[in-house]
Amino acid sequence: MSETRVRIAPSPSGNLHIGTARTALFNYLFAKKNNGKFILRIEDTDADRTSQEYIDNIFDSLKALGLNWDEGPDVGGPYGPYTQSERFDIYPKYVQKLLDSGFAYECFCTPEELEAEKEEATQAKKAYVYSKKCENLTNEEKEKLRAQGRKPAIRFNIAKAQKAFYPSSTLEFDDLVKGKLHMDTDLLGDFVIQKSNGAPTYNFAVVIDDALMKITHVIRGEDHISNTYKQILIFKALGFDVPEFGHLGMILAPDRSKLSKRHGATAVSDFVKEGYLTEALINFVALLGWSPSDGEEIKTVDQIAQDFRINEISSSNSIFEYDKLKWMNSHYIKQIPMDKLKEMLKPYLSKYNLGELSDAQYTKMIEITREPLVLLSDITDAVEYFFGQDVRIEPEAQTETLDTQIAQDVLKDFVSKAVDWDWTEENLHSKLEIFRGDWKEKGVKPKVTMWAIRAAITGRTRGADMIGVLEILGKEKTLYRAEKAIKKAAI
RNA sequence: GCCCCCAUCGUCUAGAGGCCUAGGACAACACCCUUUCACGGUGUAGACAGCGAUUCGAAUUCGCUUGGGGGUACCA
Repeated sequence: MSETRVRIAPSPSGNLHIGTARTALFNYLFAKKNNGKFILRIEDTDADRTSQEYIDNIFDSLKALGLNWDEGPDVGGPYGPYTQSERFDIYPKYVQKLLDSGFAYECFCTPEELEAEKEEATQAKKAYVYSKKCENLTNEEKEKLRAQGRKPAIRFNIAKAQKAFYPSSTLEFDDLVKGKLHMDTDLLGDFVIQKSNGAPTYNFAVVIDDALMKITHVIRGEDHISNTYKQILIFKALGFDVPEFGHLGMILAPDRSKLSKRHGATAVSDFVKEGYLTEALINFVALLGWSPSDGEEIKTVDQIAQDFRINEISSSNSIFEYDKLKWMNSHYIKQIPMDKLKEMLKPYLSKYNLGELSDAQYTKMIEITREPLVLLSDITDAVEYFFGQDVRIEPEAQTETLDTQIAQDVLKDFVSKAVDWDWTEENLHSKLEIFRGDWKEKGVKPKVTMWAIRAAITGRTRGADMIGVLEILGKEKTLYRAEKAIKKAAI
């Protein structure tokens, strides 16, 4: 059996989309599972929409997700080049072959003429299919058109290819994920394989590249199903082996429309910027359409590869629900070792003067604030009150807590007692316990006692472990903030 | 319009004729734990789109309807 070879072929007209990442993942998994090769090809035939920035983004994102390719533009390989724009000189040869064998013909129709044909079809409520009026142009007619300065596009002759290889006009293939798929190729229309400017169209270039790169399995989104029929016919007409195809359901936004920027991040790099971990992203996206046989959803790519069977992928679309991604992200954040997390969080702390804290204090701060993090970026807000002499008091903390008589009584008592406390974790722990106990005897719940202190010191009624907070802030700053809260109270 | 694909809790899914009074995960809700929030733990609620057919028996097979998605380019 020949080696399994799959590919991901993104078009660099934007940053790597999360949907493309999922397609890449399934290709990668398929390759891993079958001991094959995973190939990266950049499809940049449309020069206008392409940019180096996007190409770099695609490389970086794929790498960050752990989807390393065996052959590609940067690492090379036996069937390069792996960038389509560098392959332009190899396509004309195959176009000529098709022309010679009669599977393709020159088309001199102008955009206006084609537009008119389409208009007519729309009026008649019929499906538009190219009229084939250039199919049987004589040499004289062609010369005449050429003399007028018209440059022909090359069209593929669907009917001819269909007849040559299949008994009826129905083309059927066995899809790796969807099973039998079929289509009446009469409805396809003779499509352009080479533009009048000489550039190959997508459907043509893909076939040549996949054939020459010896791709054995084409796994891609189901938006390509109708292209598949066209491509199979080209493979056949050129005498190439037809690869196997597998079409994945699409990823939809929560409102069932296409996942776009207005729904939030869509590019892998955007997710990363927002504080998502690539481990969470790839794990989450794997669960869209695929499910583990042991029910354990948290898995690395390698673990998934062991368990992966392409025919078990769901053939329906799935909705990208951020909730579960977030849960998964928080799960992965919890697993990060302290030393590593301390560094990972720093980019999100640039607005603060980290110099205010010793390394021990910084470590302590992360230790007590990391638990509720869903996104790495959540640290920015979570840690605000550790910096500066004064603290921003949330309006609700002021009105609901600090402006109550109980809170003021508690705070006054706290200030008077804390002045004499020894400011160590152990001591603070026991002193506060006694403090809460005293107030409990006066009928004040421990929760309320702590709220008063927390609100004064952190400006909030929720947050990290209070003893840790006091320890990091130090006695001086703590008392300063507490006294200030007493003065500021509106009662 | 025409063609194609899809259809189990709100979401991701398990389920390949009897194991299903349909299982899990996220989200929701309740309770417990607790110095707050959170984490964690324990529970509760929640689905086979509809209609026909096949069968002793259907979430599982077939047909129709409905709904959703995709395609219909000298874009990829």
